Amino acid sequence: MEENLGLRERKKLATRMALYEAAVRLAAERGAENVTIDAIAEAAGVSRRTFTNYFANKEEVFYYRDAYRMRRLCAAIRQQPGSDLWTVLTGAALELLTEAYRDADTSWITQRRLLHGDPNHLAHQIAAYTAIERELAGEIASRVTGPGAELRARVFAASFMTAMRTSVQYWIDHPETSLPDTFRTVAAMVAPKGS
Amino acid sequence: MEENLGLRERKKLATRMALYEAAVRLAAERGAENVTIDAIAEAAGVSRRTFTNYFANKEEVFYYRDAYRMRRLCAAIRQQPGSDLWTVLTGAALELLTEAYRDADTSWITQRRLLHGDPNHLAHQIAAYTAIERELAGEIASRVTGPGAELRARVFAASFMTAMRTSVQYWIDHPETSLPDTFRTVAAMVAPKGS
DNA sequence: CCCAAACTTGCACTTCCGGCAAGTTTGCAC
DNA sequence: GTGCAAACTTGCCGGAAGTGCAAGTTTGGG
Repeated sequence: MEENLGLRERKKLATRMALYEAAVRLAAERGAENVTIDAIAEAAGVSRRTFTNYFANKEEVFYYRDAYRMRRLCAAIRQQPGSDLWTVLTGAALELLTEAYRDADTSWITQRRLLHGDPNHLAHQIAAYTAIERELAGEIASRVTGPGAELRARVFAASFMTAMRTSVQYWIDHPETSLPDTFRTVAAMVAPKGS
Repeated sequence: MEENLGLRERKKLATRMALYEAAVRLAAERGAENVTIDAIAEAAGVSRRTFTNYFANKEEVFYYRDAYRMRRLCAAIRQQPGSDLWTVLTGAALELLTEAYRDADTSWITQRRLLHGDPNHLAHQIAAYTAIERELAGEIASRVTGPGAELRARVFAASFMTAMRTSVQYWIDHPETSLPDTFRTVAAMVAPKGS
């Protein structure tokens, strides 16, 4: 992922990744509800206490990759000089979703379906999205001007996240249309007025 | 709230309400994080075990009233014969928000501000909203026809919930504009195309 | 080579949450 | 009203989550 890091940082990355992969693998084997932190830690070769040093709770580990992608999306937006904000956003999102769509073979869909039923996981998934939404809203706010700028920035961020969330969700239930196409359709529908 | 119920049902309602009120009161006194299930149960005069019979977790109790209002909103929609769906939805929401706005004096805002910081509560709040969104999407789906009906129904429900969530959130941070007015503004911005 | 800072780990403690079984209350039919 | 079945409450138990603390271990830099 990143380069130019000291041994210490690389080890941390590796531990995080090991925990993530162990968690996903175990969830695939026995179902997400039957995976304890102890089991994940053991499978990753660290202590339970170390797990909680890396992730605040069991759910968080499952969204490690998503959160990482989202952070990259935020970074991408930050650098895009772009004129029309909605276009910049949806463009960056399309890249991201296309990537996710491409390596969906590995575990992403499986994982999603696994976590699908559990309402507890649902809560944390959405919480993860919402955390990003806030970050995004801040980012957007610095680009929006005029009356009611902050409100409009928030609506913008919320609409955008709604598009992402809804299209992924729908695509998981109806994989006959490709994820990028689904997103394009949804994004066109929810594009907020007054941008 | 409801009428025409047997003693058993009325007692259950009363217990739920007592737990809810105890929870809110305690949270106001010592902060939401310092309230244990035991304390709530004791304050409501039941056993801890009874608490968990009524609410799946500590967070749920705080959203009891919100969930109740949302269920009423769904019911209202179900009965409205209404022509334009977005109008029906926003109309019902306005009624609801106006009511909430009116008796915001009691505890609602206080409560919201209390729970505001805690990310754990955030997750559950959004989970509550999302549960309603699904119910709503089902309700809406039965009214939407034509190509891509289900996707459009979902986008509709999601946009609507986004409007509710965003306006409440914004209003809590910026109470200078009234909640109903804020909602009207946001609803106009996020109204989805292709309805 | 050595030291300080960073990281890991075990331990203790609180809290959450669900199963189970015994006790209590409610609804209902007679 | 009496009695019974179903529903509800409660205490007890155990597994698991999550967090502070104080050792031990590893890393980076002088």
